[in-house]
Amino acid sequence: MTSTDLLNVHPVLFDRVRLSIMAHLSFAEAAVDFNSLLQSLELTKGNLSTHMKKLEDGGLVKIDKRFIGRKPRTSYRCTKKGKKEVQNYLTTIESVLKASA
Amino acid sequence: MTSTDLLNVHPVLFDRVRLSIMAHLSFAEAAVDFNSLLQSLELTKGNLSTHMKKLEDGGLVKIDKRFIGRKPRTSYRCTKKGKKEVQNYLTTIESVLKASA
DNA sequence: TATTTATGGTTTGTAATACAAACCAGTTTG
DNA sequence: CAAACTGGTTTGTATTACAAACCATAAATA
Repeated sequence: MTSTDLLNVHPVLFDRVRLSIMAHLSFAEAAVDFNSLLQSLELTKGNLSTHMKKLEDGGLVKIDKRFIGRKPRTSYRCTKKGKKEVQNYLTTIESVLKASA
Repeated sequence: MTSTDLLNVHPVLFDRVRLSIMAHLSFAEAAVDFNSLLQSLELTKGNLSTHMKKLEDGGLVKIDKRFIGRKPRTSYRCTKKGKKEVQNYLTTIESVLKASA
């Protein structure tokens, strides 16, 4: 069983909100912008902002800031590393929790 | 996809260490005692103690304190609720992370 | 038997973290 | 030109994970 396999899971994913974010981003074809995440997840702006920063710092997400017309817009894409870490999270959890007794 | 399904997962399970503990306990036939958990998981006693208290408070684990000869011994069993919550954790994660794009 | 050492944990202090509230720069509306 | 809206970031606070210190009793040693 060696539930210590869990140590290989990227620590930043061990949070409900961030896992939700990654679920959104990893399935999205295009980049997802700040405000639609905000709506989907029902967070405050400050909270979302800091979670995104953690994901960015961990290399799981890439930020893209630009102007649309005269207004700023921030959006995010899941990086390759991000997808890999999500997959790793899933398979590790499965192996740890499904191991035969 | 509704990654908000994650809100149905018992919050106490969203921690690496506690998930490891539950992985151990949910597969164990008999109760597992404090010190063997301590060894398997390589934690400090204080840390393990507080994690177990959280699991107990959440009803996922049942504590059993008794004397073996003249020495105290504390051991834990996974409750039915605990098993259910672990299963729920697993299936929820799977459905959220495997949802088709 | 007095003293140290081991056992089995709990309580306490601290650093990190999640979160909401306050804030800020610019833009549109009245 | 003032007021309100947009799109976020920074700041303060409560919670939490963790290790260290502690405590009570038991066994070993001198």
